[in-house]
Amino acid sequence: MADEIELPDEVTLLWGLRETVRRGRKPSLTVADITRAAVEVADAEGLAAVSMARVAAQLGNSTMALYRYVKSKDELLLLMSDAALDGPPNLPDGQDWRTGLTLWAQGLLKMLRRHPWTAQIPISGPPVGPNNLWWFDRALRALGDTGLDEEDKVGVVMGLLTFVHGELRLSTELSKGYVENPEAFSRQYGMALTQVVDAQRFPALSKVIAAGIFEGEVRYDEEVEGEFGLGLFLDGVAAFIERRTERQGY
Amino acid sequence: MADEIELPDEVTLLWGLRETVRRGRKPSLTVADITRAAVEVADAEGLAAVSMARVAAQLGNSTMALYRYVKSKDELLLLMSDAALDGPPNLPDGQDWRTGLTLWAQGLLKMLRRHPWTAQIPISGPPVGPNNLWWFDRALRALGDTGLDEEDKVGVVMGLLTFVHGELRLSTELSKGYVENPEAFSRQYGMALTQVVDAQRFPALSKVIAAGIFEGEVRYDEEVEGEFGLGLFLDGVAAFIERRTERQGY
DNA sequence: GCTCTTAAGCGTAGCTCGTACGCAATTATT
DNA sequence: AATAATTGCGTACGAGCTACGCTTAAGAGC
Repeated sequence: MADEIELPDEVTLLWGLRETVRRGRKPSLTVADITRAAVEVADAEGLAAVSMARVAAQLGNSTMALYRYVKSKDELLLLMSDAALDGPPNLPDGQDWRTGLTLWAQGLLKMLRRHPWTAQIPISGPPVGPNNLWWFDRALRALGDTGLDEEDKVGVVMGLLTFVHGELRLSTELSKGYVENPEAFSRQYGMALTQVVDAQRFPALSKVIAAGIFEGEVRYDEEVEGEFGLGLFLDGVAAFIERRTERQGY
Repeated sequence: MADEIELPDEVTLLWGLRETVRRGRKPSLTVADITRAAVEVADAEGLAAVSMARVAAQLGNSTMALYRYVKSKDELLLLMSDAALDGPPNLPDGQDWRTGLTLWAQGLLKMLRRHPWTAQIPISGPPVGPNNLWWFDRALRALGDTGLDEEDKVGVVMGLLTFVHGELRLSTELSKGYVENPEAFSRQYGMALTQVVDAQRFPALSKVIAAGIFEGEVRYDEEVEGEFGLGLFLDGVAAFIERRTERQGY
């Protein structure tokens, strides 16, 4: 009935709800084609390589043809950021919340690391893309039997998302330099720090450096690094759930 | 003695260690001037407005003059990202670790929110800028009397940094749309979700929507939103410290 | 003080990008 | 067949980064 409420532009775009037409020349592309091509380019050559011309070339079309399907490059970026979450990991249901959320966060991180450029796309609004909402739903589902009310669940999931995005921004981008040249990376970094950090201004930091944390094998192992912080956060969630359910005599 | 080890480019840049010269025309600018001007532009008009020409105009110089001080725009962005952390909040010493870290994270977030464009600058390597290291040091210092070893401290601080960066990326960018038009934001968003989310594919999410979490007053109050996740994380740190110190018979 | 060396200031120009506009080609409707 | 609607795309413009090289200014050596 109330179908006539006009949805925002981004929503109709992301859900493929743009009106289908009758008359005129047949489209030779689809929005999905363009998105896929753009993702391919970004995966292979980085987000900086994604220009309208480059994407069009990937598809064998001219640059301007794309603008019949997408209003601007920003729209294309929006599509890409939802497309990056494609492919359902299909987490096993029926776990306790902690393993559920751990698998969820790890799966999300793994997926996003396959498309590291997502961290560079500016966020333009709350999540509305189907894949984004799909992931959101799965996280909420993992919290299903915790006794938290809906608002708290959203808070927890938002916190997890916050963490995952931070992880993506920091570790992934950092480790880019690391995997290219691990030895030079850690050795040079340690050296540079010792040269520049003096114990007067940076007492705590220079203690860390003295302990040799930054020399030798810097463990920028993405897995390990992510686990640690994630574990801390989930410990916090556990404490929170306990507090909440106690108070409610659960 | 071992002063002769060549520091990486970025380090000499960020610490102002580029060789001072004798002969030739006197420089009319400094790297600091340029950085300050660029930050002004970004604060006032956003990162997109920061072009070499715009910054030069801000300083009353020509575009190409800047390239005598900075090798590329990327170098300028690097300088900006360290400059954004300027101004010591000078956290009170001698607190327990939890209030110390809470103040630290809140102070960092507050500072970064005054320069929201930092989230859009791609990270090119581990932190080496003086201000970055200064903040790092303060966080480590707050963990001084917890009995954690240096490696664990670094892990905790990295986790906090991860969280803060995620917070900056998600909430800050999101709330941009919100403060511009709060009512349209929440109302439209809730509406769009109800139109598009069906209970079959998104069972948990549609329960949340049904509970009215996204309608009405969406509480994108930055303070509150940040506190919640941060509190969860710190709860986790507390549990971690307890575990560690128990095991070591502390 | 004169000359030489070195470095700063900057105009020009080339390349890449995003995209507005308009015309030609193509297809469904009448 | 004629018409209307749409897609494909060539051209063009403005903005951005920056390589190059010339001009200008300031210290160094005599």
